[in-house]
Amino acid sequence: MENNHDNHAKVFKAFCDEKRLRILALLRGGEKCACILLEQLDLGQSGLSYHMKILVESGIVESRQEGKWIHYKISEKGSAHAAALLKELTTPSLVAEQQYCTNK
Amino acid sequence: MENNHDNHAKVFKAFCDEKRLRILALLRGGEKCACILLEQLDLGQSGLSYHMKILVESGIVESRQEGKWIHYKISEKGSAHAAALLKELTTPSLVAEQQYCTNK
DNA sequence: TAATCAAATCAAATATTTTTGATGTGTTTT
DNA sequence: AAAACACATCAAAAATATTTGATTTGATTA
Repeated sequence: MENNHDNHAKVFKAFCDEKRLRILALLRGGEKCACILLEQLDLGQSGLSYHMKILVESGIVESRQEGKWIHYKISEKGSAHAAALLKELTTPSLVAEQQYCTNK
Repeated sequence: MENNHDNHAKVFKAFCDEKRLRILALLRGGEKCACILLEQLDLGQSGLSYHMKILVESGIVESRQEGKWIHYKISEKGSAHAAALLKELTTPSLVAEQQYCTNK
């Protein structure tokens, strides 16, 4: 319950890269097939796959296979989770005991 | 108004690194002097300085100089801004025109 | 003003992430 | 079943980020 730090970092990695922000911006317009993302972005097939994996693992994006193609969209649930987590990480905790600076 | 992607990424970098999440966890307990952070964390002086700079530039942390020491705390304003930004980045936009997959 | 201390900056080493092209996997089409 | 297609995975290269120790800067103290 203390060292979720790596899991938490994983969630926000979705928003830490310019290419992924660009992908999210496209997905804000609605579900998109990988073929659309490929033609809109300056990315090759394996590069897109790399970033989509990070986005899906963060929980912010979900994917759905339809025939040969994979369709991606922003996950409401994952987004809500990230928002709640961000709030938690920036809200005063009453639990942790205060440490005072002992230097004059 | 379109390429804030790098600025946006900067905000979330605060939450993408294990050491920085650890620092934020300490700051949730209230404002802390750098000396306290140094003794609680597995970080040297310049390492702490490096991470604090990233945190301050993200807007999530604010600093205040008191005598020789710098005191850090979580910024309510910066946190609220990050929360609003996260919501924006994950909310459907009506502006962007939808692109449909033309493959059968 | 000189000495001291905290923090920033710098440069080099290390580690991690991202990119790229090749190959493998699974599904669909012929 | 073979060919074609979309995507995942891999490995090497390139780019970025982080760590570390030395030096500089700026403020305080003697």
